[in-house]
Parts: sequence; C-alpha cells; structure tokens
Amino acid sequence: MNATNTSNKSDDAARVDGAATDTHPFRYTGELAQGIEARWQDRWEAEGTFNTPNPVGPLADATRFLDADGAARPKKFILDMFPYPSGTGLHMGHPLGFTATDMYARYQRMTGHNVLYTMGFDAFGLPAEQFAVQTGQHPAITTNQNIANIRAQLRRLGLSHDQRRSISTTDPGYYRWTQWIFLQVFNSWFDPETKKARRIDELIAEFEAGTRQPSDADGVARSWADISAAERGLELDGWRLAYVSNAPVNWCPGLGTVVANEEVTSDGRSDRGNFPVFKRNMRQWMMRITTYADRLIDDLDLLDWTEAIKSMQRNWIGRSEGAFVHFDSSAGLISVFTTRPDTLFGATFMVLAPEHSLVDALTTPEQATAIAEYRVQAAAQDDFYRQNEGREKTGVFTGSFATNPLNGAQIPVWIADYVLMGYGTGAIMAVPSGDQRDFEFARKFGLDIVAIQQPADRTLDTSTWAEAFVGDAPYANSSNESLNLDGVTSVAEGKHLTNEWLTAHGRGEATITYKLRDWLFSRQRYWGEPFPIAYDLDGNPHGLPDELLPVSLPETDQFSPRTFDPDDSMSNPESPLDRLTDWVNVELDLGDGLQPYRRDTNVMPQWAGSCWYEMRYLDPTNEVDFVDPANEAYWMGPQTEGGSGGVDLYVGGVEHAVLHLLYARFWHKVLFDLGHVTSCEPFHRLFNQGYILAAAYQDQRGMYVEAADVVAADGGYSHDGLPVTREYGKMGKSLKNAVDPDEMCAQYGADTLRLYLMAMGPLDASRPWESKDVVGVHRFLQRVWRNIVDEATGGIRLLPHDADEETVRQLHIAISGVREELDNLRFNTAIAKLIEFNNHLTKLGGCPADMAEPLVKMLAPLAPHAAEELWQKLGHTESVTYEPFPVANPALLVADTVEYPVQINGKVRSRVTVAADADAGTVQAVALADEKVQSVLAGGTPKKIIVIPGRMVNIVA
RNA sequence: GCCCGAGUGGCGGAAUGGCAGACGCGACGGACUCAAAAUCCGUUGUCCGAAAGGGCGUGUGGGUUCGAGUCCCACCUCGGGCACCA
Repeated sequence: MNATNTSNKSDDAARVDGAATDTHPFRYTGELAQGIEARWQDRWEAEGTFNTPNPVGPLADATRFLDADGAARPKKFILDMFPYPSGTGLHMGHPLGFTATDMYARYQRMTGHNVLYTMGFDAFGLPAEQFAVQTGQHPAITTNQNIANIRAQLRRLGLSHDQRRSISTTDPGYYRWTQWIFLQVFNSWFDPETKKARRIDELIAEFEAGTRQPSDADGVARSWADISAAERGLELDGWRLAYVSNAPVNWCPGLGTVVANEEVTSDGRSDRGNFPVFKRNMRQWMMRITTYADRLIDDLDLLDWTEAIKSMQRNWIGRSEGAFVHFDSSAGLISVFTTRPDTLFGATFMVLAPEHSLVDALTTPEQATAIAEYRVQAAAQDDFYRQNEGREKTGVFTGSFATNPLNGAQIPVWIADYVLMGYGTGAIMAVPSGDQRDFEFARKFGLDIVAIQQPADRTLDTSTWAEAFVGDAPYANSSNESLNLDGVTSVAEGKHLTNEWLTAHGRGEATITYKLRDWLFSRQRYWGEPFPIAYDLDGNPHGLPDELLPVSLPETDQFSPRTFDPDDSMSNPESPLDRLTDWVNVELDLGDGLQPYRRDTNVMPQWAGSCWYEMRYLDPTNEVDFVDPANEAYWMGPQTEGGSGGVDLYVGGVEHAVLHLLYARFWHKVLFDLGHVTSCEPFHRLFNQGYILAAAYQDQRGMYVEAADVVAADGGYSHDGLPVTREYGKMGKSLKNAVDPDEMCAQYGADTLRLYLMAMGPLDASRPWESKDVVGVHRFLQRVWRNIVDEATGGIRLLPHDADEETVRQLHIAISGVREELDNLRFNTAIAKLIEFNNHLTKLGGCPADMAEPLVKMLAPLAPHAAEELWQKLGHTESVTYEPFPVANPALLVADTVEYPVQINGKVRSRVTVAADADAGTVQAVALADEKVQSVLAGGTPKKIIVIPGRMVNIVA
C-alpha cells in the first residue's frame, strides 16, 4: 500500500533504515511503524476506543461513566486551541501542542480519569472567503475539503480524540447556538450594583415598578410610563450588553470591513493584511466588555495561567486608579483624569486633545487660525506617527484659561496631540514638575514649572531640573486654607487627602479608568455567522426568537465584500449580504403579527465561534440546549469551593493571549451570570506552547531560499552553489523553512515524530527543529522493540528470567520519575527517564520477563501505536489505553547502600559507600576514615563536618 | 521607557540550595559488511599531564551559605508583550 504511490517517501525511508528488512524483517523501521500505526488507527476508530461517556444525554454510558462503587469517575477536560482549516493543512506547530495534550490525555486515562479530548475547527473567516473569491467555489466546499484533509493528518498522528464530539464553527447546528448566545448577550444588561449580567426583562420590570428611572434627557428626569415605545427601546439599548453604536470604529478600506481594537497593530494597521485602519464613526455592533473589566482582571487570580499571560491581559485591560478633577473655564467645566491628584497644586496648564469637544468654545478669536491649522494637521497624522514617542512636543494655546480648584490659579489651556481623545477624558491637567511629558511641553513653550515635592537631591528651583520628578518625596508648595499636604511624605497619603478634599468640595472624585474599549463585533463580510437580528421599519433592532434559529447564511456566488483603495479613508463598507435583497427583506411575526423587517447584513467576527466551542464538545448534538447543565457541571464545574471551574488543561499558542482568551472569558462570564454555566471561567489551566523554530537561509539579495536545499559548505552554507546566510525563525512558509508533519510520519512513523516533538525541550520553550536529531528517538523505539521482539521472527523474545534487584529498583525509579514528569507536562524529561530505563535493559542484553509489561505501559501515552503492538504481542487482546499506569513502590526506590561524595571545602575529593540506613555519625566516621580524605586533610583537624543524609558529606578543613 | 521570560559543552537540553552537563544529536574509535548505509559497543565540558592526578568551568561583578546554575543586589545580552495611557 505504501510502496505503490509514495515512491519518493519510501526512498527516503529506505535511506534511513537501509536494508534492515533483508536481515531483520521485523526491525522497528519507519516502514514497519507505518504499518503498525495504520492498523491501530483503524482499530481505535472501529472500536470507538476513545469515546468518552457523559453523565446524561446521547453520549451517556453509565457502565463506563461510573466507577466500581457507582460514583462518577474523576474527570479531565483536555483541550487544544482548535485550528483554522487552512488549505495548506497542519504546520508543525499543531502537532507540537496536539501531541502534548494527547500524551497527557492518554496518561490521565491510565490513571483512572474520565478524559474528554476531541478536536474541532474554527472554520469561518477571511482566508476561506478570499480563496472562494479567487476560485468561485463556495467557501463551504473548500472548508469541508480542508477539514477532511486535516482530519486525515490528525488521524495519522494517533491523537486519541473522541470523534463523535468534533464540531466546526460553520455547522448550522453549531452556529445556531453561537447566535443563541449572541441573543443572550443582547437580551442582558450589566447591573452595576451586583456587578453581574441580568436579563433585560428584569431591567424592564424595574423600570415598570419605578424602582429604577430611565436616564435623563437633556438633564430632565423622565419616568418610564411617560416615554414613548421608541424612547424605551433607546433606553434599553443603552443598557444591553450587545448594542448598535455610532461610535468611532476602525474602518479598514483595504479589507472592506471594520475590525476590533484588538485586531489593529500598534502602528495603526490591520492585523490581517497589514492595511491602514482609520477611525470613523459608523453604526456597528458593539459588546459592552468594558463592564466586565474588573472581573476580567480580578478573576485572573483564580486561574492557573502563567504570569506572562495574566500580565498581558491586565495590561490590555489597563486598569488605572486615579481621580477626575473638574476645572472651571469660560467654556464650562473641563474634566480631566489623573492618576496623581496629589500633584494638583503643581498643575500650571491644561492640555486637551485636538478633537476635544470644548476646543471650539475655548478658542479665542486671536488663536482661531492657529488652532484650526493645528487640528487639521493632527487629524491628518496616522496613529503610528502620533504615538511615536520621542517626537518633539507640539501644541497650540487656545487663548483661554481655567481655574486650578486648589489654589485658584488661572492656568492656560492648550491643545496638543500628545493627549489622546480615546483615553481618560481626552484632557489632562499638566503638572510639569511631576510628569516628564508635561515637563518637556512646558520647557518647549516656556510654561511655568512649579515644584510640589522636595526631592532629596534637588532644590525647589525647577530651572535647575533636568527632568520631572516622579516618586515619594515630601510635598512642598502644596497647601491652601483647607488642604495641607506640606510635610506629608507618601504619595499614597497625598492622593488620599486630595481625593477627600475634591469630593468634599465637589471638584472631583476618585475613579478608575480602563484602556479596554467595548468590543466591535460586526464585520462586513460573507463567511461568518449572520446576526439573529431584524430591524423594524423604524430601524430598531429586534432579537429573533429561538425557533427562528439558526439564521442560515444565505446562498450566493458573490462572496466578496467590496474592498477599496487601502488609503481611501472616506469609503464606506458594503456587506456582501446587503446584495441579497430577497434574504434581507422578510416578513416575520415577532409577537405582533406578520410585519416587514430588514435583516442585519453584518456577520460576526471569527472570534465568535471560538468563544464557546469548548462547551459544545460536552454535548455536541444537543438540540434543546447549547449544553446540558448536567454535562456542563460535570466537565466544567468548579472542583473546589470557590474555584473557577473550567477546562482542566488548555494548550495553545501565546498569540491568543489577548484576543481569543479575553473574548471567550467575557462570553463565559455572561453565561455564568445568567445561570447557563456553573464555571465562572472557561479555561482553568492554560499552557502556552513555544514556537518551532528552524534555520532559515537568505541569499545575497536577502531573499529566503528553500531551507531543505541548503547544504553546509566549508564553515558556511550554500544554496545552488551560492553562499547563503543562516538565521533562526518561526517555522513556516514565509521563511521557506517548513517541515511537513506528514513527511516525518512517512519517514519514521508518527510515534517517532511525537517523541521527537516532545523530546526537543520543555513544551513552553521555543526550540529549533533539527531533522537530523529525529533519529535519536527513533533509535530509542527501535531498542525498546528489540528488547521485547525478535527482529527475525516478529515473535516475543524476553530474557527467560525475572529482573534482578537492581533492575527492579531502576524500574521503580523510572515509574516514579515518569509519573512525576507527566503530571507536570514535562514530556522531555519523561522521555529521557524512559530511555534511561530502557538503556539499562539493553545493557542486560534484553528485557527480563517481568519488566516488559510495565515498560510497555509507560510507553503507551508517548508512543501509543508501538505500545499497542507490543501489548498485543505480549498476549493481550484489549487495547492498552485503559490499563492502569504502573505505580512505584517507595520501598523499592532505595538501594541497600548509598555512595556519598565527600567534599572537602566544597570540592569532591572522595566517595564512600555506606549502608542506606546508616546514621549521620556513622557516615561521618566512614568519611573521615577514608584514605583520600585523610591524605587531603594531611593530619589537620576539620573545623566542621556537615552530613546530609542520603546526599553528601562536606568537611570544612 | 515600563512589564514578563531567558542566558549551562560543538548543538538541543538535564539538575527539591547538595556529585554541573541526565537524555539525545554530532564527533571520534571499534564491531558487522566486499563496501556503504542501517544497527551494535565504547569515548566525548575544557585545559595541563604518558598516566595517576590536578587546575578551570553554568552571561558579568558583588553578596548570603559548610555548600550557589539554583537565593539576594547591581549590570550586560537576547526573546516576547505594552507604550506620549495622563
């Protein structure tokens, strides 16, 4: 079967494994491995070996779900970040993470856990749509082809997925529930009192009961009973967690769609496609993720994630504690946000963002031209330029002054582009003595700099200062008749006193701001989930009732959104669904008879489908609920009092640290608040795998050349006879250094690839791929095989006796070590310890009869196909999958005698062998009696002797 | 600039404060072979030495300790994230 259609690949295999088949027909070669692997993959599939029972529903199976005592077996929910089914299939980064979770899943099965482990596809999105545009083929067709291709690749790796649970986000049976969850969000509001999402009905009930009043209109209080239906709708929309807004959004003409803040790079371009992005006011769907900012930060403490990822999330949310301060001006109150209210005495001017709404009112006639020019200039700059630190400060005086509330000083109001409209209030109080940016601005424009703290190494004469002072130092020049900070030495105390004063005098209040913005949730594209929303003739959005779900993506052959010149900032989005007027215009009965409606023509962003997919794995065919509560509670529920609950292990790349992980946590929390799930976090333990790097080579023009064709030549490297330079980079197409997982399977077998991927180094570290190193773990499998199997006959060939005492000890050391390493996802050292034990057996000339089964069981999670084959050869008819993993006997871990290194002044000078149960005194006596020790001491008396039982002896001479 | 990581043989990497370099690659020597490949056995941090043995060694400089790759302080380099965020 292999020989017929893969001539290239079997040539490769022959080169590696040579003529082994002539003299050793049953040697473990790449070819033999492939035969074994195909056979076991077939059998696993036929027998449903990895099907996992649920507590309830169609996947329930009480005999496998319950233990011998009739109790639910302990669970492990092990999850990979699901792949996008790209046309080029899996790259090596996928098998890296997938192998780790598979090994862990298999190990957990062998330690008595009910393991949920499957794989789905995040299949909506741009590339499929773009490919469809190019080929004219419907994205559903290419998507399904790609999924089938990737399934075959996954199967070849021997991943122990429960196939019945696999989903694609593009299945109508799946996105029906994505739409349903959207409606849950749409029909919810955030109650600031309880800090939880509640049903919109409960808000309406509060309005109707009069316990809550609608917001004021133009400062005039209103009552629910007196306002119109349209006004009520607007009021509710102002509370909904999903809402249509006309706020500034990121418009990307090159993509023809708007994108979320998180999808815009720091230089103001689209994450996908690298097109310019422009801030434009547009009517778009938003999600009120900002209401969850505090909980998204606070609940990180419940999670077993690395500090790096937690800090990225905290950073992105950007919680900042400070105060609002209100300044009087000729144009009314100007509010600023500051984290240093304690420095208010030093505020000598104010700066507004050029876009600030009060600028016109503040600008005096004399300054009007200068201000107008500056605003035009600022508007023309892109974010990249504007946020480029180190740029010389620019700004223009408005001609007006504001009053410092603490000391009544009249301070000039400027505009400058270093103040951003999107953060805080878009206005700052400038304290040049305490803020470096303000300091630079004041120096450039000759504005006052008043010291309000007395740093130990400076005078209060700020003309001698080279920079602003930030930190703790006693206050100075900081008192008025009712507030005196002078003499206070801590900034914290200064802030506290100032905030009290501001509140008492109505000039401000303590507050918290966030960098996080609401999540822009609509896209003007085709290949995504349609919104389950219809607009009435007045343009008011209505959520569709459950029975109208799913809102299927309509058929068309015009998939392409209109894209524009990437720099055409004034272009307007045109969604592909707009064109499908038959679909857009519908008559629906939403409670008051058939009425004409217009469907929403946006689609959801690709993140929508990945916000909850892990829960659909729990109950993939459920038609009445997105997941049965009993199934959710078992698989996701908190395992300890006050625990977060969630997936037990989530493995994936760090590139999702902010986007996917933040959005998914947000949706999950809404579902938690509404009582749909019992876990308050979706992913309890997150593990970020490293990248696979590989050597990449550039020719002298700087172009990358195919790394596979580069040869080492006299100290350097060459390609096609021309010299090239080497660097290391993420393995992939762009650097032309990709290695195909399928090729590796063909050459060595999947078990070898799996072991190599894991043996390369710690899972969280990025590591360079070296194809020549793969043979190391292949030899290991070969040696295990040879220790158990006769290479000439294929039959079992063990040593005819049981293991000696030392070998038994080595076994138990290996069991204990391998368990410890697997428990902690340290696959590299787990493999090393297994190799070590097998090397011990090899030195014995083979495997003692009683060592074979424990060895094969320990191998089973790591190299499952080879282990199954060996297990079967050892006479078993059942799969090794559910065999109990060996348990170390602590009594057998220690030898009768211990060899102590003897250090003299910290250097090892000798070794003595002492009975394992010898006390410290005995060890010391033996060490001192040692000849070499005596000769090094040369008759001197040791000052001190330290004996660490079981470890070592150190003599201080 | 701020926040995370990380610096160990020729290479990938191991080491609860207790024998630095497990395990693997490569290299070198040997077995098998007509030969090569594959496989197997052995050696392999480095310097001095014929050897016995000894010196030096975990980015740099200090410190704590009987003992530091590991803990503390300062610095250097590299990787990642954030950034005129008030």
